[in-house]
Amino acid sequence: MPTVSVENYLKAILYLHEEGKEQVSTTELAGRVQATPASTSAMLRKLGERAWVEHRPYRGVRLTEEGHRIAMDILRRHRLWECFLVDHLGFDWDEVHEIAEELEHVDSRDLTNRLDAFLGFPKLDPHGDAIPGPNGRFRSVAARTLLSEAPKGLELVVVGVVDGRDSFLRHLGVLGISLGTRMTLQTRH
Amino acid sequence: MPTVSVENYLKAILYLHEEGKEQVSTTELAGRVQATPASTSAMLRKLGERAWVEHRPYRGVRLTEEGHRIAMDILRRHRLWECFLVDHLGFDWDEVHEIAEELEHVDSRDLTNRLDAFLGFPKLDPHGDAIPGPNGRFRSVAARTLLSEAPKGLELVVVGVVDGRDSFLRHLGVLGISLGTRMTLQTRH
DNA sequence: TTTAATTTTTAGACAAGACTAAAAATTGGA
DNA sequence: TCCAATTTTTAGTCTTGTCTAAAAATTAAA
Repeated sequence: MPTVSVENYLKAILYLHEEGKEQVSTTELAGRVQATPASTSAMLRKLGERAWVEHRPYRGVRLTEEGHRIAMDILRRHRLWECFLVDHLGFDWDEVHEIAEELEHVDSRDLTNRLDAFLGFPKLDPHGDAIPGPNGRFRSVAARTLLSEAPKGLELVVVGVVDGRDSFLRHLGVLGISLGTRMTLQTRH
Repeated sequence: MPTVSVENYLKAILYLHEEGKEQVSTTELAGRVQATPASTSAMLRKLGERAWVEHRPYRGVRLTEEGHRIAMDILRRHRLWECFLVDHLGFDWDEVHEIAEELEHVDSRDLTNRLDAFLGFPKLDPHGDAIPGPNGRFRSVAARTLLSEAPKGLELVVVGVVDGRDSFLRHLGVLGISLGTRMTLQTRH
């Protein structure tokens, strides 16, 4: 059973991965969990011993498969609770983060799944971020959207372009994007 | 802000008070919180320093007004969550205690009050125990019930008797019970 | 009322998780 | 390449809450 503190570190590493960082530096992680690099370094050693992260000293850290599974479950709980707080308790979407930070640590598989069902198996939380399913992976949404309006976190499949000019298609070609390409939106600039 | 551990001690002392113990012994409290008497003794010193309990070494402990207020709030959160789990997530009433033990420590006045409203300001939890209101006192129920069927914890007022024989009335007299007597049901034998 | 049993507290250790200060490793610029 | 700046880790300490073992206080019994 991971402690609350351990869960917070795993979650923070997941967030950084999702922002595109393959390897997470000690200092950056420390910033996210509001701890000193020294404390973070000690924690990373422990997380490595439990095989939740792969930590090469001075090189950076990344989640193992098991660590990723745990972190996705925390994210799932966090976002489900946010849905509950907004949809049923009438909170505004910008008020719920802190409370969900606490609720997410209540550890009961049964509770999480029942809450999911109660909410109608939502795909997105009130901020528009994707909610992981019980298998630890994001659920696909079968809707068709512009990339500029797509939710972060979900796997997307390119099914067409709006701007069909040659110069734009060549640009996409350079980026390695064509029909059928799968991608996930990490951040919006 | 009390820690989770502190909250558990305060709640345990409250339960023991409600079972009729004015003064709670270290050993009995230790049994409730699943700790050794030594650990409990150390905790009581701390709770005393923060003025949440009145502890006379070797004599026993009782909640101060402030400690009682905090403990009632934990009880309120616990029982409201139990209502939610049973009424909305479909748990059975005998499955919810452990999960509520975790949820009760999520500390947000706003959350608690909104949950209360969402549930329709319930007076009793799924076990039939009274739920404290936002003021830290039990809500009165205006219903008329037999003492043998009354919920535990609520303040009751004697408004009549079923068995009107002299011998029974004399028996009540000996117990100091008459019309208008206020009482609270602690335990049922 | 004096001793024996019980209860409670103290003493000393430990684990988790945080901190500061200092040492070690890495990186970048000249 | 070599030195300076940056990053990371190590060393040592602190707090919270727990434990066991032992000492002290209380209660009960003879």
